[in-house]
Amino acid sequence: MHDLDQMPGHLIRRLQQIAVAVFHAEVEAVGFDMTPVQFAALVRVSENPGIDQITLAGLIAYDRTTIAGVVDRLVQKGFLSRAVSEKDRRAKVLHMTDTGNEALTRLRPAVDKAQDVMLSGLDRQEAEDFMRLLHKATEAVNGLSRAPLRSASKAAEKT
Amino acid sequence: MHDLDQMPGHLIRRLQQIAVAVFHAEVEAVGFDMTPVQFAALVRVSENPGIDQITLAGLIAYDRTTIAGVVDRLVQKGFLSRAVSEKDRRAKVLHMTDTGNEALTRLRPAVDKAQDVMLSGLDRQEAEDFMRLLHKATEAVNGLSRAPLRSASKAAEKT
DNA sequence: TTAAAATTGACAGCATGCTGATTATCAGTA
DNA sequence: TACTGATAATCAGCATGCTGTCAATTTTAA
Repeated sequence: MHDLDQMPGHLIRRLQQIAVAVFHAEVEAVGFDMTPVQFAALVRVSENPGIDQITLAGLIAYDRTTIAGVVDRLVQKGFLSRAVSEKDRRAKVLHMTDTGNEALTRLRPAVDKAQDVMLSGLDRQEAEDFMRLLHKATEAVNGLSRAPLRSASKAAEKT
Repeated sequence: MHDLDQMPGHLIRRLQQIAVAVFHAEVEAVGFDMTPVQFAALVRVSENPGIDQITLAGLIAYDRTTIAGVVDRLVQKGFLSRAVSEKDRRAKVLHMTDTGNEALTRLRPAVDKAQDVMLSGLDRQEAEDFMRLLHKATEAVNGLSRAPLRSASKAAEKT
């Protein structure tokens, strides 16, 4: 199996590359400048107000050294607020701002559309199969990266 | 569809992240320090001796501003040689070195193994289906990124 | 209670990928 | 031939992601 085009890793990289481009295009069309990673972080914070950075990273499988920069940019855009936790002075807790909630509302349709575009080459049944296999493949090897996906378990809700 | 875990873009990013980690692990196990992108470039140069950087970029869907750095590192490792083309003084043509060919031979088994690990959560039939859908989905949206895949057409064979 | 271990966050440094600009060269045409 | 446009490569700058290290703080254990 020495044909590059038949290697899963090569095809996955390519699809990810296209997915990011599609995301940017759709999001820009509604007047925002946001990356897929920033969007995912925003969604998770809105679902878990008061979450700390490490727990957030686990929820989306980001490396802990990556999450800081992502949050930085969201704070700078005025979408998130960041404050030292009262319960653990090492931790910083995150909350949505009004601007952030507004942005999320306006972004969702664009992001949904981007998902459709990514899979536009597949019919309904194929897309469903593909998603199922993606899920299954990903779960089986979740622990193999430095930043595994972690369940929310103790996702916060306080300042 | 507002569940992040059901969004193709999110799952694709995750699988790509894992795929890279698996690749690194397998390649390191045989004593090399090489990225998936560097490996793909090496394979394509070995298949197309004397290729220029732009054509190489098209064969693997890299952005033209990314390929330079990738080639730089392969040249520095002694795996590739780079020289100004005699036919077009703008272009730089690439050739494998003996070291590069040796490395490729030793890397292939590790890379093959990495592909298996990536899809270890799927059985034979599922893996086959997944690859078919990956191919189909990718081809349909190939043109949507700045760096689309381009066929070899005029891949070179001279200095 | 004090020492060791774990945790949170940050930093430097490297490697993709992208946007946008610039330089050098080549090709086609007026 | 001289001008125009296209092309190959590079560069600056930004945003993921990673490795590895460090400081501050909390938790656990001796």
